[in-house]
Amino acid sequence: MGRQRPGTPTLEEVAALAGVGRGTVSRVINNAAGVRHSTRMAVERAIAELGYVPNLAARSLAGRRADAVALVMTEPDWRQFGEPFFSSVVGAVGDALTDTGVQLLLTLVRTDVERRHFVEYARGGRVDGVLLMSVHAEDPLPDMLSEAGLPTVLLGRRSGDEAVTYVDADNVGGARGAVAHLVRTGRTAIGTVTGPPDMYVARSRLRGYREGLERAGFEIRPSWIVEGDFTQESGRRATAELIARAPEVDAVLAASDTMAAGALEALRAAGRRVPEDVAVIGFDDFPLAQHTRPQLTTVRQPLEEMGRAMVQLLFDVMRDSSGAWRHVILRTELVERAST
Amino acid sequence: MGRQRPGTPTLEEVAALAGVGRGTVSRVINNAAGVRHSTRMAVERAIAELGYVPNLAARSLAGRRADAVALVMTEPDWRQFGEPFFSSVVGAVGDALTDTGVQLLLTLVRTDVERRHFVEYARGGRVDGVLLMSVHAEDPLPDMLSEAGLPTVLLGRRSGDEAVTYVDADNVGGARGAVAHLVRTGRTAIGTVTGPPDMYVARSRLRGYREGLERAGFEIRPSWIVEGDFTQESGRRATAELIARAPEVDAVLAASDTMAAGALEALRAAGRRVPEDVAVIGFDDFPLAQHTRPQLTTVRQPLEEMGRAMVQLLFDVMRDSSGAWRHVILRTELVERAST
DNA sequence: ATGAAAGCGCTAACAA
DNA sequence: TTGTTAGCGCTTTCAT
Repeated sequence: MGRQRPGTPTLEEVAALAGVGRGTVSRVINNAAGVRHSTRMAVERAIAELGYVPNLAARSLAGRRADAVALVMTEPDWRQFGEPFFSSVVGAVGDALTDTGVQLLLTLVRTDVERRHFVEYARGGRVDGVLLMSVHAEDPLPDMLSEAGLPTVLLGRRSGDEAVTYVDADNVGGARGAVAHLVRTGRTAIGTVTGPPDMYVARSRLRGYREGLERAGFEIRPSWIVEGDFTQESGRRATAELIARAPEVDAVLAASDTMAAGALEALRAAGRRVPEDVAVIGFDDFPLAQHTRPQLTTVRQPLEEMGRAMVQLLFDVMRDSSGAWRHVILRTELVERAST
Repeated sequence: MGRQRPGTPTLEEVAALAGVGRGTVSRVINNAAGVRHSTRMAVERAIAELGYVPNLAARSLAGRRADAVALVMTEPDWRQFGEPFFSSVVGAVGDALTDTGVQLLLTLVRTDVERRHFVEYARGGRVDGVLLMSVHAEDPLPDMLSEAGLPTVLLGRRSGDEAVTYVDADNVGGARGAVAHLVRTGRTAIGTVTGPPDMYVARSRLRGYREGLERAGFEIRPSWIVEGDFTQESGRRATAELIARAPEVDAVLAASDTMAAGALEALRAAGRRVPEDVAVIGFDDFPLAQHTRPQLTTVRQPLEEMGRAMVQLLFDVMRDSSGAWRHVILRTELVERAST
């Protein structure tokens, strides 16, 4: 495999050329205080002349830090790379890191082999911490990293009592707010099509739906709740069943914007008009939908802030190392469009 | 910043526990030959007992290798690239790397600051080589890396005499084949809407268009060539101008699938039917379009193979180090659909 | 087949 | 303010 080209100047050669000790050169390249200006200039001249670049392996070994963090994408996620959900988070993480001198590394973890490789890489000290995007409940990676003592931050929790540090959106509040908005605009028969019950995010949104109804003094009718799995097709099917069961429904809260798109299909196929007959609200997990379905009212997640928060938390965890878990729940925002 | 947690067992401790020398442990973890089976077992037991994981910084420092390669995305790409383009290449690169023990690191390079950071990272020896996705002609990154002596492979060349190693698709041949196909299916007045002339890929496709006509014994009419810039809007505008100038045109070769989509709009707006009146062919740089525009005939680039080829070339360059530039041009394939 | 020893290039603690 | 020194944990000869 490729070795680092030889003949690369070392700190020692810089020191020799500048006529100073190695420690001084180290101070200069690390912007440490306590170096006379003239000395610093001399060292910098030598660095420029030699084209010196610090050997990061040596720095890591001596300094016990990598100055890099990994953002891991697991299989289901990374296909979405082109989507704004992804790029918003990645971009925000990149922005938050740009001034810190910490390199952001995105890595793909699709198989068990890759999972093992990555854990070795991380445990081997090549990164100081790990950010995980939308991990699935069964994914052992968070626990592997956690057990290895690596600072780790999840985007989205996997369960209610997640034993790691995470950033999440207030899905309960978002759903509650959506229901409140529907009530406020005169809807009285609000149904919902949900995500898979084994996913916390889906349960949270369903809970928000219930709480929203309760707060409005409405009764919760089991027949107005139909289960889906976050896909468009399931949204279509569930909504079709919902209006077959309960034709009186005049609003549908979908557990994702993808399902909301399916709901629109089902409603139109059934001859209902949106929003005149039935209002529809989704969640913009994947804001790409805003391009293809700009008319969809959604509960918006503040992805940029979530990215920033992840970096902040990661740094806190790295610094603290007491092992305490931190959680940040960010507020969502209702973006109203033509579907309500 | 976060330091590597202390108390991590070292190779030395493994050696002590196993009752062997450090060299032997090193041989075992590197699968080197020349270790008695019983010894190997003893060492492996000690490794398991201690939960030993090699320190990669130390390994890099001593071994002068990183066992990692970077795949760089520059700003204009990573936001706009539809997912299959991206994920095909990334997936193929990941697949090609998975058995090699080389870690794939995706990095974002959006600004000059990030460019500099990344070059320091790479020059610092944290990666053995760099893969660049669709770099723009003005991007100084390839030359920076090249000058630094880092093995580098580009996806898509920036000019005809690209002085780096790259993998590209046969755009000339693809366009030529598309014209041949149109001729074969009875089209006699074939126009084209092109990409920006300062992009090599656009010029290549235009050249293929000309060559295709020449081979078919057709005349090249300048008025049948209208310039665009790869966007859908430019495809619409250029096509509108094309059929205004030359109503007799019965086929349009678009320089990208995005432009082809614009061409479809323009043709329909002008009351032409596709493909009865006018045939349309694009290039699927962004196969996402296959989802939104499944009816579009395209010149398909073999993205998976291109990803694999990039890895192969990178390894060749790393191994060789004579500095010779290698080029691989992959064949394209015409995928016929309802637009021709 | 295996152990011992010499670095790899840097940081950080300690002297001066 | 600056030089010196002792490692950081591993790979890789070189002996044995």
